[in-house]
Formats: sequence, C-alpha cells, structure tokens
Amino acid sequence: MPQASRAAQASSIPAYRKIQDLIAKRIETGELHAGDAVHSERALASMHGVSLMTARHALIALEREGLVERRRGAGTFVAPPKIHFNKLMSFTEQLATRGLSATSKVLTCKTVNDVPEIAARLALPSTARLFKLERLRSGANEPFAVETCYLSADEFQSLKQPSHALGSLFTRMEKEYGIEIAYADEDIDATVAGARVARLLAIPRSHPLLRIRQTIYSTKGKPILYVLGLYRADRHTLRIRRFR
Amino acid sequence: MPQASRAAQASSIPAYRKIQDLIAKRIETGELHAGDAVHSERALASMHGVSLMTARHALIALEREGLVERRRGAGTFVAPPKIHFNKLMSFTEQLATRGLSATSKVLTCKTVNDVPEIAARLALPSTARLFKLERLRSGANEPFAVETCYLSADEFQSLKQPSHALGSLFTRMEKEYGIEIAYADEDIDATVAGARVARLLAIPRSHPLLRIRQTIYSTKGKPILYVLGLYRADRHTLRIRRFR
DNA sequence: AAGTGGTCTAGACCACGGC
DNA sequence: CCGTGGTCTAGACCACTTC
Repeated sequence: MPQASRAAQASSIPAYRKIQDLIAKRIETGELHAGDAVHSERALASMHGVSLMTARHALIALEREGLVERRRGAGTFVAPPKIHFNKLMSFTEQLATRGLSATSKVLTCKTVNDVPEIAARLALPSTARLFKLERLRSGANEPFAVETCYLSADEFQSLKQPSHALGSLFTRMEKEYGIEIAYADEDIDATVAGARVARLLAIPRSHPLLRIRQTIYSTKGKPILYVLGLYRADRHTLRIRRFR
Repeated sequence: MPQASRAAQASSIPAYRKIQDLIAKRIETGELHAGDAVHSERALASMHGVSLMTARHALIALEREGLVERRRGAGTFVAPPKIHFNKLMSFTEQLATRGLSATSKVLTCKTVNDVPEIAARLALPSTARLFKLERLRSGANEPFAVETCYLSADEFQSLKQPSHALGSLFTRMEKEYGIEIAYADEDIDATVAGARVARLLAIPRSHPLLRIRQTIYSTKGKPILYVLGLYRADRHTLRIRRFR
C-alpha cells in the first residue's frame, strides 16, 4: 500500500481540510488568540500522521482565509481579527455592528408587473411578476431609510407573507430556498427627498439622500434581489475600502 | 545530487515562479485568449523539467491571481478578463476607463495649518502645515466634481509646484517619493450644493451632490493623502461590489 | 544551533470531464 | 476510455528567524 491517502479518505473529507477546519475552529472558539503560534508544519504532520506537504496545505489554506499569518523562519501565527470591509450585510446586521437594534415597518407588500426595467436587472422577462416589499427602516427609534426590494414572485412564493417580512430576507432565502447570497453590485449616488419620502423620514423636502441601488447575486451568479435604498445623509454614511 | 532545486535556483527565482510568470506574460500579451486551455500540470512538468507538484504550484498561483480557471477533469483555462471592482483609481484613470479625457483646473494651491481635524486624519500633529490643492475636474468639457486634497507640506515639498498639479498626484508620489499607494478608506454620503460649489459646477443651489472623503494609505499603512470630493449626482455614480 | 517556512522531487491513487 | 486536476507520500536542501 504505497498510498496512505486511501485510509484518510474514509470520510471523503481531505486530510488537509480536516486539519484546516480543526485549527479554524480552535481560533473561532477563542482557544487560540491573535498572535499565538499555531502548530508548525512538522508538528501537524506528525500529530495527524500525514506528510509535510499535506500539513503545509492546511496552513496555506488558513493563510488564504486570513485566519493566520505565516512568517518564514518564525512560524505560523493567529492573525489579528480582521475588520470586514465592503461586506454585504443586511440592515439588521449593519445596525448590530453599531450596537443598535433595528426596527422595520412594512409600507408596501404586493405583486407588481409594471416595472420591466427592474425585471431586466433580475434577468427576468419584462412580463415577470415581481414581489415588491417596501419598508421604512429605523434605528434608535429614528427612521432613516426607505428600502424597496424586488424579487421574482414566482420563484419565492413563500416570501410573500408579510407576517414574516421583518425577518431578514437574507436568512430566509438561505433557509427556505437554499440560496446562498454571494455579492452585490451597487450603484451609489445622491438625490433629494420628494414629498412622500420626506414625510416618511421626518425630514424637510429637498434634504439630501444617499441612494443605493443593489443587485444581489447568489453564489451561482444569478441575480436574486434588487434593492433601492434611500438613506438620510445626516444619519448614514457608507464606509468602503478600495484597493490600488 | 538528490536535489534538483539547486540547479534551478541559479537565478534565485523559484522554478514555479518562472513558469507562472511565463504563462502570465503569454496571457497579457494576448498570445493566449480567454477560454484557451493552458498547458496541463503534466505538460508543464515535462516541458520545464520539474516535478508535478512544482508545475501545479505555478498553476495554483495563477488561479489565485485570477488569470486562469482550473476545472477538474477538464484542464486549466485562461479566465475572462476580470473587471476590477472597488479599485482605487485616480480621476484620470477613472475617466479613461469610460473613454473620456479628463481636464482639471486648479482653484486653490496653498499651504494651510488651520485644519487640525484633517491633520489628525493624516496622523500628523494638529499644528502640522498641510498642502491644500483644490481642483475643478471636468470630463467631456463639463465640470462635474470639486476635489480638495490635503497632504503633509513638509514631507512632499516638491508637490507644491502648481505647474505640475495637473499630473496625477498618484504617479508623482510613486515616482518622486517612492511611495506606493495601497488602499483608501472612504466615507460616502450625500449633501447639497452651496453657493460657491453650485457656481463652479454650473448647477442650481441645493442640487444633490455625492460627497466622498478619502484617506489614502501607503503600502506601509501610513496615511498619505486626504481627499474631499463633491460630485454632481447627475453625472457620477459610484459603482462598488460588496461580498457576503 | 535549532527550528521554521519555502521550495522541490518522483512518484502514487482518486474523482471527474469529455469523447 | 484517457487526460485532467485534487490529494498525498516521505523524504530533501535552502533561507530565514530566534535564541
């Protein structure tokens, strides 16, 4: 038996992956803190009965994940917790990072088919029926955004129930339809409040608003959700990081 | 000589790196087009007289660069040219991607020391002298942004010359000071035009503007440049991609 | 000097894709 | 079916960091 991999393959999970997951878990649970040394390639190899290249593979994968840093001649160390820039987060998640609790009031909840330009953004025929959900979103008891979501009415029938509209659309899509959200392309510009939005957000007319139009894609590259958001500029700034 | 790596190390460039660079060059020069198959691991190994693992290393590195896609059972293929999202670009570069030529007019060019809050963002003492450069930026013969840059007057003395102010600050910093720009943190919100900006941009007062405040960092993590930009919302949208 | 990651060998079996 | 990438072995020498 010149091939030891066969034995390790019993669970069909690669050996390097098991080592990787094990270390990742030890970091996430706090058993290992930022700056702590992780077992060396050689230590991992002998501990798990694998070759150096395999242990190495695990550490390289962890490095690519950003969980550890490798320093030649020194060792592999737990990386400082990374700040997530440009991360796509739901409204609820966004506020949670600032220690605020989110509330949300449904303004509109119906099926429409008179917005072909939005259907097109979701790669649907212009006649497609869309589920439209418009919500007034508040943090710290102050309204600060009006968000309008559009999604295929045929594909996501269960999401039409307004009773659950408060639950995060993201998590519901993932749970009820097995759709994993991957990324969003966003167009950002500025506008001013019209009469209706001004009233909803309790600001004077012609106040500046940050307008964000998102097309949200699944891991398969399929457009899933279109969101038009209008944010009070005095209560909300978008923070991003861009790289050269 | 059980170790072949010694011979390959003559140039001190790793073998896998040489293979990687060679393929990268063939893609960049257009010798290989998107979708074309790249040599397989085995082919590269025998062509360059290296082991499979080494050829493999080269292909994996190319995949991480985004230059190729690897499909198990099929092969390694040149990836479609990737659109660069969230890429930090100078004004000139941004317009170039849209096929427009940029023009720029210097409005202010002086040394100031009465903006401690900006000095603080550049990690300078509040008494630091700052070089302030305010420019009206136009594309397609229409003004559409007012950008104000601040940088340390002491560290970047040669950049004070307004005669060269039109040249990209980015490239001048890289050439004259050996500073490589790495990333920018940006705060984005909306505001409305005041009297002066409205006149400069040839828009009515109270028109919406996209406001972007950038702090630009070098590869060493040092804040180098602070830029406040006001963009006509009707001529400019920011496009970003965010990931879950 | 001892230990670490970086590179490399010369093979191997497997799962998968396309013909 | 054959070729592909995915995983893996049991070693090796080198450059580097730390002590």
